[in-house]
Amino acid sequence: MATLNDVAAVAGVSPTTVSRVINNYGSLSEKTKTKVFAAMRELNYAPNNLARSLSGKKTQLVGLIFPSVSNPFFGELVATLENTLFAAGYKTILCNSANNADKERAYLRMLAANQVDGIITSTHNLGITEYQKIALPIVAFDRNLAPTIPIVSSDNYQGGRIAAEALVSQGCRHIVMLVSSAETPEPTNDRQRAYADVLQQHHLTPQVTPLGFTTDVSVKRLTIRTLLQDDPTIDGVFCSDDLTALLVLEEAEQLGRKVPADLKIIGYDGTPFMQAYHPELATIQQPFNALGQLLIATLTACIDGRPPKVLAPLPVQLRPGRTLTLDWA
Amino acid sequence: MATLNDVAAVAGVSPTTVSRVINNYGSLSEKTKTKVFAAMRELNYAPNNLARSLSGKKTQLVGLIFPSVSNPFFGELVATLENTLFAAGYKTILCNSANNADKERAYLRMLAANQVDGIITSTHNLGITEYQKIALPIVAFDRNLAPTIPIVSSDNYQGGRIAAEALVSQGCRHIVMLVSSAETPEPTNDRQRAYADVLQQHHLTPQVTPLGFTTDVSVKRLTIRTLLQDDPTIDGVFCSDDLTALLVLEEAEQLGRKVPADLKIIGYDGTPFMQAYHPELATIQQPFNALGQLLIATLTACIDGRPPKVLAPLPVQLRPGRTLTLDWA
DNA sequence: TAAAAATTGTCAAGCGCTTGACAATTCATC
DNA sequence: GATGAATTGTCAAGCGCTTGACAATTTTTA
Repeated sequence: MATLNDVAAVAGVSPTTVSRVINNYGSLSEKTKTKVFAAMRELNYAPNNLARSLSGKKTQLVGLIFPSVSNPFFGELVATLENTLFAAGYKTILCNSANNADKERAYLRMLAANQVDGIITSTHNLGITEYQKIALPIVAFDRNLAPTIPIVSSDNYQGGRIAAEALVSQGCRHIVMLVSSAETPEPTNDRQRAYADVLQQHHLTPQVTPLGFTTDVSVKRLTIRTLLQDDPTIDGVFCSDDLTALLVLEEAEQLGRKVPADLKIIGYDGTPFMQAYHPELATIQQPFNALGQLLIATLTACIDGRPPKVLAPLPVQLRPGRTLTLDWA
Repeated sequence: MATLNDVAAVAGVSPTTVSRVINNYGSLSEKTKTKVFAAMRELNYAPNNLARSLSGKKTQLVGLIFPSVSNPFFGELVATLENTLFAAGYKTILCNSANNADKERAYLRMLAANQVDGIITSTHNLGITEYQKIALPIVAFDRNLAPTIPIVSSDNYQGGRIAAEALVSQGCRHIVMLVSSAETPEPTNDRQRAYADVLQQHHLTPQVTPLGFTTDVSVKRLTIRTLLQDDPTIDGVFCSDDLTALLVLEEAEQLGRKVPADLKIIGYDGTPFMQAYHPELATIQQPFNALGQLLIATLTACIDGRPPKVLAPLPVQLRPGRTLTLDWA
């Protein structure tokens, strides 16, 4: 690897001048700049970022801690984030936490050791104190990590409300909600709260079924199938994510339940992927790009020491589909 | 951030001793080790990886260049890779090249500047010479980058063959193949070659329809719909990826074609995601985990200077589903 | 208890770059 | 051709760590 000194030698200037060119400071004539750039090209030179960062420059590295990009939801979000970060001159270190506390801890240490400029995270398995120890800019997606850590999210309560009301308005009387975990302090639980509120307002009984965090889909399928089989009165299902809604749709149709006539289904997230490949699924659409932009904007604000303003949840939107059409006939 | 010197001070030992503990060399008593570890914990110390790498240590960074993790196929692959890399002590820098040559070039420069130990890539928009300039261990997934760069892939020819034969054996006589791009020098084109060979052996006429690299699904949908509408004799479709197969299935059913009675469909890839959420789709299943393991094993071999043995393509497997059942009645 | 072995300390150079201070050179201007 | 401004060079310290050489100290062993 060519070094700055090599470039200087080839360009016939001093190392300091090369550094001046790289960092664009001091006064420089066009002629020298050209010479230096030519030498860089000739040597295929790239400044050693380790050395640059060691001597004070920012690393321009950002850590992304998400459960797993194998989940299309996070895959799409991470893709958006990476694109935006790249455009802003940042590099992305990917961390799939797998909802594993030890791994998450290891990732935080590692990111600190690598001197990242900031972290965006969407997992939460560690205690608040562990996050407060991190002396790094952090932004959370849909998680309460610590009082000091800004949260970017969309309006989960509103989303839950819209979904529940849609089901009720279309005549559902026995509406079940499927979630991963019934009790968490996370913002996403607002969906569940809203669902319960709406049903109670309509004098209906909320019924929340937790499916757990298992990645084994067959287990989920079985739970869903059993639920539907055991209770033929169920006429509406609200899932806290689209993939689960997909399973409900498939299982319901296999059981001979007519969707949406007998059973109406609505999911949550509405990623571009779902929109493209499963437009039949009604869902609550999160503002995907806006969330990505806001996450990055908030993080860069923290990095640059600008106070992150209080963040309002972004609005969500009902996207109807075959599984829940909106007829006001 | 605490430094090595701070740790030394707290532990009451010399900086050199702390370094010895970190790197586990020289002779050290258990007592000092304990003291030093205690001091590290107390200060929440993490060695500065920039400094370590600058003074000769490897960075333990690996760059992953893939079109985009928003595509579930790459999302799952990248997740596997990241997990395996993490287990092996490597950190992952994620690069979504978006099939964009400029971006890919920028990524390569960036990764070099960050002194990554190696690169795994699955895009190919740059010239061979540009890859040969990179003086870094590189492993390619399913791409011909340069003669010197090892390729990990599964057996594309075999996969194409199995798919085509399955369709033929089930009575299809007018079999269309949908690909992204008809002419590429990539290994994935072997699927198409095999398809053509099989059809010719059976005195059938191959018909390859390219859909392009567009990410706009509605365009693809339209092309597919038109294709099916214009030619009712089509009774078999082989798609070079599962997502396209999904579109064919949806469009076909909307057009009233009975699947699999009137039209049989087979996709390609067979990711865990598809297996879980679309078991109805027949497909050629790539050995997902094996590919991931082999990619990493090959890369680490290159990094450690061990000669990468010639790599045989891994075997693929037919996974039947409702869209193409295997009845030999 | 002396000699050998193990442990720890001191010192210094170096990884590649940035940055400030200051000197030397070139340039434009009147 | 002198004056001040712009440009470039020289020099050195430092970022945090590693590593080798060697000295000083402690522990172990015979």
